[in-house]
Amino acid sequence: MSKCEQCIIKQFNSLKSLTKDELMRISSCKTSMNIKKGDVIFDEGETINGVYCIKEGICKLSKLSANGKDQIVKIVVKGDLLGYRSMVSDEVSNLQAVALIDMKVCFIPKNEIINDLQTNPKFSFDVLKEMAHNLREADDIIVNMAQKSVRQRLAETLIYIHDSFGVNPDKTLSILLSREDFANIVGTATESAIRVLSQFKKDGLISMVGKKIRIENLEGLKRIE
Amino acid sequence: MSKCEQCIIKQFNSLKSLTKDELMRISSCKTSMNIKKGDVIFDEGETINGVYCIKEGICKLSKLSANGKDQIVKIVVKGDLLGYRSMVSDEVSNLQAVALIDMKVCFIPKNEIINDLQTNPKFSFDVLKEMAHNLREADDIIVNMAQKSVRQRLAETLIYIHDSFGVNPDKTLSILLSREDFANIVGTATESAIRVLSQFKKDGLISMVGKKIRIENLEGLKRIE
DNA sequence: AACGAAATATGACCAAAATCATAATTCGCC
DNA sequence: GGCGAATTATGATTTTGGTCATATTTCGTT
Repeated sequence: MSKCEQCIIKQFNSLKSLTKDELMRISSCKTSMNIKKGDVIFDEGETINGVYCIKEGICKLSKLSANGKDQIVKIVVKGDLLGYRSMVSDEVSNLQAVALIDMKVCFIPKNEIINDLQTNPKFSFDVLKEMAHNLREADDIIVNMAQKSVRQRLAETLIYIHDSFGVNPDKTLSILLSREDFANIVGTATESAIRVLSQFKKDGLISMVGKKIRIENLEGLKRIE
Repeated sequence: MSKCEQCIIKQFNSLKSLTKDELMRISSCKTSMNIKKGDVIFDEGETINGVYCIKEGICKLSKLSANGKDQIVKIVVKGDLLGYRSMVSDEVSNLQAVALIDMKVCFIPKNEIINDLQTNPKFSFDVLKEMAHNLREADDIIVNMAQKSVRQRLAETLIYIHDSFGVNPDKTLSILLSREDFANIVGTATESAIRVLSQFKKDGLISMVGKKIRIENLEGLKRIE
């Protein structure tokens, strides 16, 4: 079992603001777990009794809508904290988390960390900052959903993934998503997402390397109206 | 100038978690202001150097989209705190706030309150809870925008206003919005909002008392597919 | 290698909503 | 009370995107 106080992953999230003592205590009660691609980490309606620190891998946060479709509201990657809202709220989760690739995560029980949240102002301020940032992102998504076309939303999704999560050595997007995932991010039918991506390919904006997508013309994607 | 420590409005927001001493200090540096209907409280891109506590009135938070339309992301009412994200983030505002009716607000400078956020864990935990709640709401809005029809979103908006902000003695919705505001909440063209509301009226789901809307058949609105 | 299931692709058609145009109504203001 | 501007209303038309049907391809499993 690795030690939190020596783990470099925490540099990417609010846990960096914990003291060495706090980290050692957390380290002693955390659970490391491996999660397979496709596994449900937690489900809508479930009580989440702690926070997941993502050491490796990527997962999607989605919400089932009345018509039976999943809407992906966020992609969470290595370094991020998952389920941190459960620390503050006693409500059950409104989201489902599913691994997009194999993951390694550490689970920190709520009981252990909630105390730190209430006694370490630096830590709680950091969490506050993180939430404020997420709220701002959510505002942007709402506006995009409401006012932009499927083409635009899909182009922006590609750009977002490119800019936020980077590319592989062959320049393909580091995050591999199915057409259905793309559809569930932009909030459209799977067929529509397929059609738009095909068009982007025809237009030379993107290319496919196996199942992976490579952006060929970033500026062109940005100009999509 | 009224005193924060005696003000009952704070019961409705996180300020209730401040100590009497903290409240007295804040009271001495706050500014009371009257805001007229239609006034811009703050604009997108502005630095907000504090928090507004709403004593009276209602305002909308919106974001301008690329196509020139405003998207309303939240309605903020008496008792709420406005601009509290500025306490945690040094970024400029991503939203515009415009009064929907005349308002009375107290402005608390960021400098004065940020210290309390970092030293009073009860207060910061309260703010965290508030943000977590707002994030959950934002998730719901994203899913609605992505997956529901204009008819459904408009019906749900009416229900939301009814349930969250209440009704006048004559049973009309306490919040009076223009057709354009409705359009900007559900993310549609003004004409579409007008059409759908007209249809709701024809179907006996709502009625108009002057410019005010009265819900005649709440269950019917809930059944809109 | 062969099979079946899942993912991707494409066409045809339809429904929802945007856009454009034009009235009708309301409201502030002189 | 009347004028002009803003708001609300409604019709005609077009565009976007959803749905349904059906291939085609990919991939894991035996």
